[in-house]
Amino acid sequence: MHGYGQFCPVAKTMEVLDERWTVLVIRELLSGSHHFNELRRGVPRMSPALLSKRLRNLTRIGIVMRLDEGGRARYELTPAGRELAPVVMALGDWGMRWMTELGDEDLDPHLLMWDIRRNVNRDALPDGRTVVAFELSEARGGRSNWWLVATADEVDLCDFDPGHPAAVRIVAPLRTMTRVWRGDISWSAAQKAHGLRLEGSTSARRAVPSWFNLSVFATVERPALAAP
Amino acid sequence: MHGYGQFCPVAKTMEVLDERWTVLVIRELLSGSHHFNELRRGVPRMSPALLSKRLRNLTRIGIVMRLDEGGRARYELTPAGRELAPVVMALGDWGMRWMTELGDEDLDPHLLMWDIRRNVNRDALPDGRTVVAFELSEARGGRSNWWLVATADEVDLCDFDPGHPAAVRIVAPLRTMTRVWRGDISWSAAQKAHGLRLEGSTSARRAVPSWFNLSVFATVERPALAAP
DNA sequence: CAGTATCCATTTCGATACTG
DNA sequence: CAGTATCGAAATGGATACTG
Repeated sequence: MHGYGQFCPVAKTMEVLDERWTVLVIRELLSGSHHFNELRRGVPRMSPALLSKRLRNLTRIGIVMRLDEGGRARYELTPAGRELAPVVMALGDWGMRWMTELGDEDLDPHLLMWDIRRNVNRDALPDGRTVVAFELSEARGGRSNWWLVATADEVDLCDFDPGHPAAVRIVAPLRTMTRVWRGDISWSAAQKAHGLRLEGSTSARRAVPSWFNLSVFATVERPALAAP
Repeated sequence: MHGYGQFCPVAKTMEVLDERWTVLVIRELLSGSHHFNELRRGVPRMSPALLSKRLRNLTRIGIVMRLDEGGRARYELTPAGRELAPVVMALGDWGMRWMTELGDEDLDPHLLMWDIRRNVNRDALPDGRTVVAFELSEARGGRSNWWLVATADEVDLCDFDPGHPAAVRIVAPLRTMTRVWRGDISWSAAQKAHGLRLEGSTSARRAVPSWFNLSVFATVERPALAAP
């Protein structure tokens, strides 16, 4: 039995949303992912079997539609699913205010880069192709390199050097880059006090903050700190 | 491992809220329940061991405070906990719009009466003591009787005849009474088409709808029905 | 009143490998 | 690309009884 046995609409909603991963899958769909392997990138720790099961369940409930796009599966939110946006926003707003401590296990360079990639502000980029290189270092000593290759048409994320010279190179602890993306600290604070370094021409370095839109939750107001 | 391994605030929030029953406990606290057995009445299908565990967990996380009120335990939401109200409201709003089908197992007369009791509109009641009797019949043939005894000071819910004569007697299928409470149907529609009957003086019968505030979600707009 | 204690059935999930 | 298949470990939580 998975129901709560209550007529309360909060309970009825939670019967659907309290299953592990479900809300994150919906978040991914709201963020514009539509294909199975695209969704997987947003929930990398979820097994494909479980993702498949959740998608089937959400489809049955009427939150997701599975479309056949010329032999390719495409997942879309139904109107009911799209109306979960305020729920997801409320959850995120609360999390920004009250779940501020990130453990090392919450930091994930691939997930971060995937988010950043989705939010490159193409209008602010120079014409032609722009490459931005990232070097992210983890607490455990790991280090990973990424390249965003932005053209007028699209933005590609690579984990290998694409060959073209980078306009800017961003070197930072993974935690710092994550906090910038979340809006916990500004680009300039990150440079002054959190080990972020920009390498490139002065004009390009200056333009970097405008090239990236931060997380939709970056502007959430944080609670006032308690008086000491 | 129960975390999602993501820095996303939605994920961080769901790490807390996706545990079974947790949101319903928070809903009860938001509704004004503060003591263990009071909370239990709002989540009757939850075992006391589990409620205890959830309360401890919520306390550890900083959503709930456990106060010692002269030897009696009292649970209060912290500021972070109170700020979950928008989340709970968003969940309920969505549920009213999209989770409209209630199974027989979602109907619970005790839970319903407990909700109704909490929302008696004392200002609208006649002076002195007012007794309202309910007779709720279930699909399975069960039937239960309840009495609300309202005075200036308090409202008591009894499952036995308190002796004083009832100003009004409300006889209805449990499903109908539940739907009225949820705002799915009006008092008058319930009488015309869903088997609800009011017994008592004309003036009292007419006054009944003003005596009860309905669920906070009763006014949520329902989605337009799809064209046939 | 406010919980604990115990115990086990069930579920759930993660890991891994595999397929049309 | 878009999933299924399989399997075992872990945890979850429901039922029931008990306690200071």
